[in-house]
Formats: sequence, C-alpha cells, structure tokens
Amino acid sequence: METEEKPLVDELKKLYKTKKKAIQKRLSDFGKIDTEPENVLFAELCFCLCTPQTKAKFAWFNAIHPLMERGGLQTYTESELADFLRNTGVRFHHTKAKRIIQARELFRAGGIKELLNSYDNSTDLRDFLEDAVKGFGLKEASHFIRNIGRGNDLAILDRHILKNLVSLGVIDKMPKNLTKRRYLEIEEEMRTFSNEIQIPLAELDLLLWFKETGEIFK
DNA sequence: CAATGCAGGTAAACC
DNA sequence: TGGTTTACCTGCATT
Repeated sequence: METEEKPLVDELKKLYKTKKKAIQKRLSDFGKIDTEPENVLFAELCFCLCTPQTKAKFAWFNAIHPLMERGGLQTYTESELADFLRNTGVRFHHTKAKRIIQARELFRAGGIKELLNSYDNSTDLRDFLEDAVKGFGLKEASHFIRNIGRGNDLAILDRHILKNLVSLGVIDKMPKNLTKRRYLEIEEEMRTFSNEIQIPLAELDLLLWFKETGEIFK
C-alpha cells in the first residue's frame, strides 16, 4: 500500500516546498475576484464554459478576455459569439456560444453576486450550478467556484488530475467515464490524501497542474 | 508536407 | 434506474 507510490509522494512534497508560496499567492488572488464587478465574474463563468477539451490559455487569452474587453459577452448574439470563437482554439464553438447565451439569460435577473450571497457552502453552490448552468458538470462547476475564490474544499477532477491520482496510488485506474457518484467518491479519496500529505486540496490541484505544465494558471 | 496527438468535458441518446 | 456510448467539432504543436 505504501511501497511504490511513496517515492512519487515524496517527490510531490518536495515540489510543494518550492512552489508553496506561489500557489498560495495564486489562490489568494482567486479569493479577491468576488469584489470585482459582475461582468468579471460572468467572464470567469464563460471561461469555464469554454475550457472543456480546449487549452485554458486559448480559452482565456484568445476568447474570453478579448470578449470581455469589448463587451461581447453581454452584447453579442449567439452567432456573433460563435463566429468570434471559431478561430480562437476553443472547440465546439456553436455549442459553447449557445451555453454562454443561456448563462447570460440565467443570470440576467439576479446576477452571480446575488447567487453567491444565497449559498453559504460551496457544495450546495456546486449542486445548483451543475443543475442550472447548461455546460457545467461537477468538474467545471468546481473549476468556476475555485476561480472565484470559494473552492477550497472542492476537487477539480480533470484528466490530468485523475492521471496523477492514479500514479500516486490514490485511485486504482483512470475511470472510463465519470458518473456523479464516482466523481464524489474520487473527490473524497483526494480529500483524504490531501490530509495525509498535509497539502490543502486546492493547493494540491494547482501543484499537480504545475507538475504537468510548469505553470500556475487557472 | 502528411500523420498523429491532444486540448482542465458535458448533454443526450442508448441500452 | 443507472451505467455506457456518442455527438459536439477543430486548430495547433510535434514528429
């Protein structure tokens, strides 16, 4: 149980020592976002709608950030959004344009800030977002919640994190598909692991991403 | 230049 | 009811 994974765990702890400060800085920056105006929060939500199967940097620098700057997230029609997304590196531009429009409609009445004020814990907030936002499953809902500073007790289980959880011995093998039930089980196992190695869950996520990409992004 | 790999998944259809 | 498969759809980097 603790024979072959140990060297990798030790390596991870060593890496953590060198990146701990930068990771905590990044997380504290996430925490500042809910003082930003509504349109910035909405841009973050749109970013998370766009990231599935696409490079996060393309989704942000090529698509969402430029769109936010020119107000397109609020003003563009679905087909204008789709046209804009076409050559940004964001995959499934028709589908994602549609989801951005749906989310815009959803938050037209109350807005995201009001929603945040109505949930006191991130798990309930995630359940709501998963259900209400078309294009958000557990993974992207968690991603969004983390990126607006409320995801310290949630896991963002994407293929890279899952792959690392396998090699670290936290789970047996890559799940072929992630049902909600299985997602929550793995999240709990990752939580236990983070306790064992004394690296907070949200920091562990960024640490593993640094290990994969050499960067700390979002 | 052609072939291949890969990008922070989700919703809906299908057993 | 709940697990599994398929549609969404394409540019970019590497070999």
